[in-house]
Amino acid sequence: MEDVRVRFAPSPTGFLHIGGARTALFNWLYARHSGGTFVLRIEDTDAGRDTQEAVDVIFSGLRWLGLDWDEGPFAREKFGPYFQSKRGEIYKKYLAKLRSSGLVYDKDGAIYFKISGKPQVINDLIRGTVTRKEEKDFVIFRSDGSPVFHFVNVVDDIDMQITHVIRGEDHLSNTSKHVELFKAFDAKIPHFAHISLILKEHGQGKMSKRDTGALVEDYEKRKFLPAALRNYLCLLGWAPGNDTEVLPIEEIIKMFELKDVNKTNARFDEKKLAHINSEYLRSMPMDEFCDLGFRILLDQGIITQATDREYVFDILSICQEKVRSFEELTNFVSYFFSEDYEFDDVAKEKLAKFDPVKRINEVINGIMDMTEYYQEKLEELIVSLANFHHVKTGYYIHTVRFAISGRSVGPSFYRLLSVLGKKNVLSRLKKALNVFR
RNA sequence: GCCCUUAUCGUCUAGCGGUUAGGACGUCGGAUUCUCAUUCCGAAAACCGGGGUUCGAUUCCCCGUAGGGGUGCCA
Repeated sequence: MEDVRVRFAPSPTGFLHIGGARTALFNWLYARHSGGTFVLRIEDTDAGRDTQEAVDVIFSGLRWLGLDWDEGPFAREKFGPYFQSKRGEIYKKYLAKLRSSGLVYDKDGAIYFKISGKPQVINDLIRGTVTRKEEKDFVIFRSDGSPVFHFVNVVDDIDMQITHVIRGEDHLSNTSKHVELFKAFDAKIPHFAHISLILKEHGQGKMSKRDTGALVEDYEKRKFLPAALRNYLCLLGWAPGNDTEVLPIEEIIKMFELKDVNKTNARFDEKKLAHINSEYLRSMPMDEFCDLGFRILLDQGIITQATDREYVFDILSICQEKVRSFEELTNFVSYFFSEDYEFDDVAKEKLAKFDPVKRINEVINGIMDMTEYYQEKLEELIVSLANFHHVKTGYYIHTVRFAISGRSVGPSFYRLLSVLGKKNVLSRLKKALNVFR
């Protein structure tokens, strides 16, 4: 069996689109599944808009998603260079071949390829047999001398010995052009696999750069877990077939087959992504969660290098089971690091019936009398207060939570008190008394 | 317009001639919990329409319809 060689060949437009990321992912999955080679090639033939930053966006997006390439920039360079802008000599050589076969001609300064006029059969691993006939000759070199996508794409696939062309369905119609070129070069035609497109979540058409959430960098900025996004992307057009959805990439690699990829377009569903992301977050080892969380809080300026690391880790460790995304982490823990937290009016209203001033004073006295301050003792205190005054523990819990955090939701109550510390809790409780006056 | 292509709950999907059409997200109930989040039960929710083929079509074929893509000296 031939060695599988696939490639991701993005054009550096300044963005890594979510659809492009999925194309890269499916190439990568297939390469890893088959033990083949994943090549990264940069199609920067449109000199006007290609920049170094635009190329970097592609590299960083792929790296963030964990899609490592075996061949290409920063990797093995067996058939390099991997930037089309640097492959001019190769294209000239291939053009000469077509010239000598009499398959090209010049017109208006551009170079045209002569089509055969015959229908081309495309054997697509996902879509089956597709037949299409080209109607007119097409340009392969512009009048400014630069080569056109269809030409360089095919030349490079031949030159880099690509065996499987896995790309978006938007290229399906173009494929008849490409097959004509492969034949003109008397080259072996690779297997094709055209993946359906990702449609925008709301409205018509495929997702475009302008749509919110269309760019990989958006998810990185919003602190999604790359493994979660990757898992979600796998599920757009492919399914394990056993009713599991959240599963390690190694499992997906084992199961991934091109023939199982769906033919229908998929609509992006951020809610489902959020769900998968939260599952990854919850099942993450706690030290890893704390580590990542620490860095995010640092990034956001919520803490500084001077902040007690152990305190931060204590906070994060009691929040892991509650927080649904790193995006909301900052807001979720901000009051731990500031005495100036806001008091939520709605939450305050609801506490009125608990006689909050009385409850707070009782707890203050109770805590001041404590010789040892830790979770179990705190629980004993609250339970005994509740019993003594014949009210539910909730009277104290809700009131105190609000007093020390300004809100009605947060981590498990006794853990919260314990992490915040005796001194801090007491001063917050005293301050909160004013809120109810 | 022409060409290519697709069609199962709102969304992602399983199904590959005979099923009570399964799962997940979301939604709505209920239970558990100190709040929230989990977790656990439960509910509503789909085979685009019309013709064939067949004993029997969600499944195969044809025609519509709707969606997507292409139709550049963009990629």
